[in-house]
Amino acid sequence: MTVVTRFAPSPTGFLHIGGARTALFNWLFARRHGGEFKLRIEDTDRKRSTQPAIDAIIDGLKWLELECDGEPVFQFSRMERHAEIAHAMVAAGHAYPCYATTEELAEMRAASEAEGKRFQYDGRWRDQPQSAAPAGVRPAIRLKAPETGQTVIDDLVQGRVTVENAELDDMVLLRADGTPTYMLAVVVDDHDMGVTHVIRGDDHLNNAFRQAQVFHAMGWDLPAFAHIPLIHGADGAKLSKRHGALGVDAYRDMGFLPAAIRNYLLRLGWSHGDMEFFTTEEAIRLFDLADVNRAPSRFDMIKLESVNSHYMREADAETLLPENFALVEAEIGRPLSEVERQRMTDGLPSLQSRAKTRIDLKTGSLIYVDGGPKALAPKAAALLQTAEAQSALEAGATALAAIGAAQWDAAAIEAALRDAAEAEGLKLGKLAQPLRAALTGSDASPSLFEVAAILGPVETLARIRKAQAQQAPVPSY
RNA sequence: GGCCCCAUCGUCUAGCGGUCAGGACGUCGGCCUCUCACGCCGAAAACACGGGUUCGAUUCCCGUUGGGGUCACCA
Repeated sequence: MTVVTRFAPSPTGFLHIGGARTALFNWLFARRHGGEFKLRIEDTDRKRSTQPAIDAIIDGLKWLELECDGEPVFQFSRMERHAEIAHAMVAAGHAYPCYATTEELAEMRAASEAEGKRFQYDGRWRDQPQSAAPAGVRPAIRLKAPETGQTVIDDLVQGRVTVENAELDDMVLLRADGTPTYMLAVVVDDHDMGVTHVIRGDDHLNNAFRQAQVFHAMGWDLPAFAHIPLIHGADGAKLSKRHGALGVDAYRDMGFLPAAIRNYLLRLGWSHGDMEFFTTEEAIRLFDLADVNRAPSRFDMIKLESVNSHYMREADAETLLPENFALVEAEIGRPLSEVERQRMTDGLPSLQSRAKTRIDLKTGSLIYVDGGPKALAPKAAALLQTAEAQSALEAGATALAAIGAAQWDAAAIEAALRDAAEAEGLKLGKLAQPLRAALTGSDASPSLFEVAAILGPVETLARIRKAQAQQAPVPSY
């Protein structure tokens, strides 16, 4: 039997981080077993389902590189099939029409609340003959659930979970308007799609019992269930927007890499010994539901950043550069010249090891734009404001100007600057920091020698002269 | 509140009866060093509590406490 998993979000919002992890686990499990990973859009709630949400889910999965097998199934389009099953269940005596009015239901709810118990339908139409049906009222169809005994789920993550059938009431399968409820639709779709493993958030664990009853009533094979713990916010409460339960598009915009997000999500609630980093191949080979933790875990943005910076360092130029050019161009509001692109390409290794995110990389790349960063960072401005700094700039400029254009490289620049520092009786840092401020507009950057080498003699000298012109020395006392 | 689930450093976790309770992120020192990162070295930091079972419990059982989930003609 081939493994079939599915990711079944309702399109009422973006693809958030928890959903992304659920999708990842489903995808990994399917790939691990050479099976299929399907997407089902649960859009039966017409009021809340939107096309933008559907797009966000599909785009999000695509960005995360979790490709689905086959076309997505839209649950709403299968409404007739769901209704057909509901009626078959009535015919088989596993379900029955219920004519209880909204008012009666409200009374039942009030009554159970008064007793301090949860709401349970009292089954008043369960054994009524057809003749008792009031004229002109369309009934809802309810499951004739077992009243005694227990329903058991052997969950792949949670273990054996048992609930007394007396705890479960006769739930609605088909609404009075003929539309299916989620409980019915899920079961019918999972069965029809051949889903073998239902891997989802454990907020659905309670639903699994009710769904199992429908499977049993229909005589269908029960899929295996794996209810994975939810992701919580830093404060331990259910993850909300406030905590970073943003759409995956937001993480993309913050400059995170899909591989990093996948790796972070994989290690949230799952582990394989002490391993922290997994290639996609390793993740597929090693993923096992038995290693999924049963406790909820907290979302930690700092750790995500750390994982991302690891992937930033590992990434090759091909995955980093094109998008980086686009980000820089958006920042400066014009296309990059070939020279500028070449500088950023040459400077990439040093830049990427300093970047936690693509945004950091973009910001760092600005030193290679003609003229350098627009504004001088406060600390850099301070570095330039002393008379010593001005003489250091002058000494540096003189030393650099003496290097022939043909000999202009990092090694020659380093040698010239070290010599100049020695001649001036300065520690290299005293000479380098003002120069760094002049060249990069910052007190922190990749190697000064490398930056100057990449910038070339003309741009390098121009930036130093500009810094000299702009910074009137402040007298020191 | 009923039902269900969960419980190791601040966080993510390893552990599957006998360990100096390991790793990662973060934090704090230090090294490297033209700055910042990287890298390296080191430090502080956890078995929620109470009963059992056992020669021996972080590990098995029960309870307490705490946390979470769920209780619709929403999904």
